[in-house]
Amino acid sequence: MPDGPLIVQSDKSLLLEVDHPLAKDARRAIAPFAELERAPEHVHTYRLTPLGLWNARAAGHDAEQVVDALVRYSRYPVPHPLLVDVADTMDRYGRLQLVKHPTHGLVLHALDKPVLEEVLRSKRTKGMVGTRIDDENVAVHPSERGRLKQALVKLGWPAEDLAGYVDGEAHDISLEQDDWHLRPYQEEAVETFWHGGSGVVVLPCGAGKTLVGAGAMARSGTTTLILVTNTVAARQWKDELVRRTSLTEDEIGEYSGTRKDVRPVTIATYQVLTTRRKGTYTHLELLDAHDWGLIVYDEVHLLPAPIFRMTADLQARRRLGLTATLVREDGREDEVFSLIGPKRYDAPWKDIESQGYIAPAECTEVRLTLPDGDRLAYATAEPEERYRLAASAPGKTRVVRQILDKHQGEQTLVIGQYLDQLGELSQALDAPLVTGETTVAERQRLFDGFRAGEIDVLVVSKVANFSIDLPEASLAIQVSGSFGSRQEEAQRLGRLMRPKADGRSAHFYAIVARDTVDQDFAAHRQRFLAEQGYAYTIVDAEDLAAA
DNA sequence: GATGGTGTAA
DNA sequence: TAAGCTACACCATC
Repeated sequence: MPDGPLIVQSDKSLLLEVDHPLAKDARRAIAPFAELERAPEHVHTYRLTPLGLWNARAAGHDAEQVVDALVRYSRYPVPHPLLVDVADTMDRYGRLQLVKHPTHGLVLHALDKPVLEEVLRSKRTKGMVGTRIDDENVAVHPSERGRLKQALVKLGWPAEDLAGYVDGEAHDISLEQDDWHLRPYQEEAVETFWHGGSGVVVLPCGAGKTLVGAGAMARSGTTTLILVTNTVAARQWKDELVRRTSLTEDEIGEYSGTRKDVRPVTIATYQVLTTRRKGTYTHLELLDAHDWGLIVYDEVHLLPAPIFRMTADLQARRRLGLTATLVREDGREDEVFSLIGPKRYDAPWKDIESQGYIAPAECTEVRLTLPDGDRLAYATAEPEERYRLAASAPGKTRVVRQILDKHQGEQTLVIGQYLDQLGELSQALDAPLVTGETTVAERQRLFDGFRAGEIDVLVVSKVANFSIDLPEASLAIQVSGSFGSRQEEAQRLGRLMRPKADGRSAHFYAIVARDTVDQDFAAHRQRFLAEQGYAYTIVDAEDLAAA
């Protein structure tokens, strides 16, 4: 395509011209395998990585489709070596397989003998394999199944795990779909996961990931261990399961700091599993308390490191990871890939939006030029003071007021990172403030007031990241955010996306101080959403006042 | 056995 | 990069 939107470069970066009429189509075509790296105004940079290509491969895309997408939207002839490289990389996935052998148990099976020779000679696989059966097969000790997969990913030869799973203890679970039904994409996610065996389902906030979990549990019909990040999430899982499935309260246990109930379906926090005394994990017995047939990892992008280690030993059990943003700021995506499994299902946010399940959202970055005094203070500040200084620039208060004026009557969350800043905003706007110090009862009272429409504006700190019990809102103004967390930004936007009765859009504003690190971090935070097709309109604070 | 406060880890 | 929040263990109190 001579005037296509995409420029494919031999260093494996893809440049997408955002304003091109075919940019949306191109984005959709490359999304399954390319990762967005930078997303400034006009040209977005994507990158081809082995992991991205392998995920695509595991999801059933073949090299031909990838090559076709690149060639179709590329403005210039695609460098031939790159196409060859894409095909080669994708072809590396699955040349080794983990399979069940009738006599030798778990076996690493090669579709390509030299590859087997190569990986067996590597130091990384030492001690993980046993008897050499023949030139295509080598026995693997079951306890090394996870670590071997990790090693093989690192060696660039990811194995396809076809060895199956223990059945687990049967336990009847069915969805009670009398006055509701799984949405088509949820059904599809459950089926794709089930046939894939283990892996990750990626769905936007508010798209009903819990029901995908419930669907998988019903499909499995076994005892299930659900791991969650916090107690609020644990309670929500329990409520949802009681409401939507045949499970009763008695069949669902909570295993946390305060309660240690193990039931056929047990919901545990990651933390309780990772707590140690004198260097040894104290609650590992939970993993053997039942013959779990399914393990669900909620918010799998937040999986703490020790859970990876434990999960390496759980490879014989089916594993379902759920997340809205399969990006980790610590770069451990490859461990999610090898230990939980590849990405099995991924519905782009915009697709779910176009089906009406989440509200459309308009994102705006408002750039505020600091007054000379503040600029000087910023310029002379110590490096570690700079972000805080820029992020909590006093001028932001005025901008917040202007945005509120523009959107009168919207239920609004003002979200920020620094308690001092939030305190001042709360005073200036005469709006209640909710932080970690706010008692649970007081939070409840304020959220109820907000939900009832008695309170229009709530100023909230990072509590909003954790207690997901937040009420509906249609406007959010972010005055500061933590450094470059993409996942936080996505979550904050996700808060607003419950569909509105009248089909209105949600509005998300990020106020940043121009020419400071605040602006740089904001750009990084926006990346994931840009990848999902959310374009930030950049507005000058002065123009906002005029508009 | 429940509740509340303190210190620590991630 | 730092600040903020949560969950846990432990202990004290009722």
